[in-house]
Amino acid sequence: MDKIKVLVADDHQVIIDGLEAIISTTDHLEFIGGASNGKEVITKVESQAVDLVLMDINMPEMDGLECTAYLNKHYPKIRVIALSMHDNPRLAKRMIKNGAFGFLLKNSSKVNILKAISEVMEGRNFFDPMLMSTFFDADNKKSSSSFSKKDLLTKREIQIIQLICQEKTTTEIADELSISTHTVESHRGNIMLKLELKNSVGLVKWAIQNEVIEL
Amino acid sequence: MDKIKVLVADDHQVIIDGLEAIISTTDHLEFIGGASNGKEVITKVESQAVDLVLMDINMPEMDGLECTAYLNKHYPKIRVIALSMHDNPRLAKRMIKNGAFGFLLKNSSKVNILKAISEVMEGRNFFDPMLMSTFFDADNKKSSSSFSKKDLLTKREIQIIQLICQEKTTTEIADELSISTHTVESHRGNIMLKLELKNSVGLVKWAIQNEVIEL
DNA sequence: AAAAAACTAGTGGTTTTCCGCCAGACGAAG
DNA sequence: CTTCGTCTGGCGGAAAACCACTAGTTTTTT
Repeated sequence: MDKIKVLVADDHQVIIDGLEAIISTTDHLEFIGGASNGKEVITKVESQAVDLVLMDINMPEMDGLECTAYLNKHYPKIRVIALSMHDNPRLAKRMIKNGAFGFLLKNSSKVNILKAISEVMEGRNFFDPMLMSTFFDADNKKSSSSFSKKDLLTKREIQIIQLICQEKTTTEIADELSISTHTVESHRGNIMLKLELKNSVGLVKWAIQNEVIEL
Repeated sequence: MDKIKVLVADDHQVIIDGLEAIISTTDHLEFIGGASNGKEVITKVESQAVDLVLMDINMPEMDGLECTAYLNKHYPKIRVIALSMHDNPRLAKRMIKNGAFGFLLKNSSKVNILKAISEVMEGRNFFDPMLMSTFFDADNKKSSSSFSKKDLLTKREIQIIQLICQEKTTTEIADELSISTHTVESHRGNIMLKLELKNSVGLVKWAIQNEVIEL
């Protein structure tokens, strides 16, 4: 079995150096270069064989999201592991969606990094354990601790929100619930008031964030 | 360091037996009994010291969710790892919310189970790798289908969408971009046409799904 | 250089949302 | 029994969104 050819993309040279140290000192891995943004990554994979890219998300020129999507489309054999400073689950999801196979935090341990590489090269996913914790914690705090504005709403109001989020107009909603359009507007008004929202755009975003509707 | 006292709760004796085998043959672990439902778990923890419960979610009498919540309240020192047949993220979330520190699938490997126990006993979370995969996979397939309507849009249109999604009105957007409100409306119209949307509510949802905006 | 696409701006009109205010009916909780 | 919250219904008006159609300018592509 050949060595796994690894490319590191990050706009901070320190990170590249650090990962190079880890990769170079591991038998079955080969460090084949660094890139400071997405465009460079693409230039490099065009000129030489690459098996795996450790990809930072925040980069100038072309960011990790865009670059991963590009690689996934044009070089589907190249595996990507996302690197990030922040344990942001949403960002992780987006990277995965764009074709990344794993997600590592930058302060992750050497063993974790090597584990991630081997898992991903065998076609499995790998996610930083730290990420998984925050993944669950994330919506814990909203729902369990402190209070949510969701509690201020009545069942009927929640129902109205759901219908609004189905792109229905006041008339359609009134029809569906067999109530007057005035009533629906009245509810809508109270909702806006309680949630301190400006318009229905804000309402949709709130509804998604508070899991009143699913995307 | 004392052995970790483990209680297994599951309404299938086979599972209990299997886990007993794993626990008993591991040095630092001690199997102290099985329970076939939540009530039994509570009876057992009242009569003897328990460090950790491997808790099935689906049980008669009192299920894993309820029991975990109870333990978390009355015996906060007892760590709980949820056991489940199904890799259902929603269920996992609820268990975590109720106080479980980890989540294992029943077909998980011995190493995973032992890893989970040690991680959890050291105060960290542990989630079955399989679960994490399905967690992310969930909304994967939709977007991977090659072409997206996003390609139909121009940069300016994307920009307008982002501003709309920031709950800005046409006037505000026109102001910010130093163009006429008519132009903004014109763009908005084209967007609606291209994306076949009914109103801005649909636009926000589309924007989130297609990652034009972040929540 | 010509063609195509994108951005710009306008007119004119309809529909929908948003806002404030009011008020009766009903059930649950004090 | 009275109060509170919820659901209901209504009025009038302002603001914003939506729709269709036209058309000049700029940028990009061919």
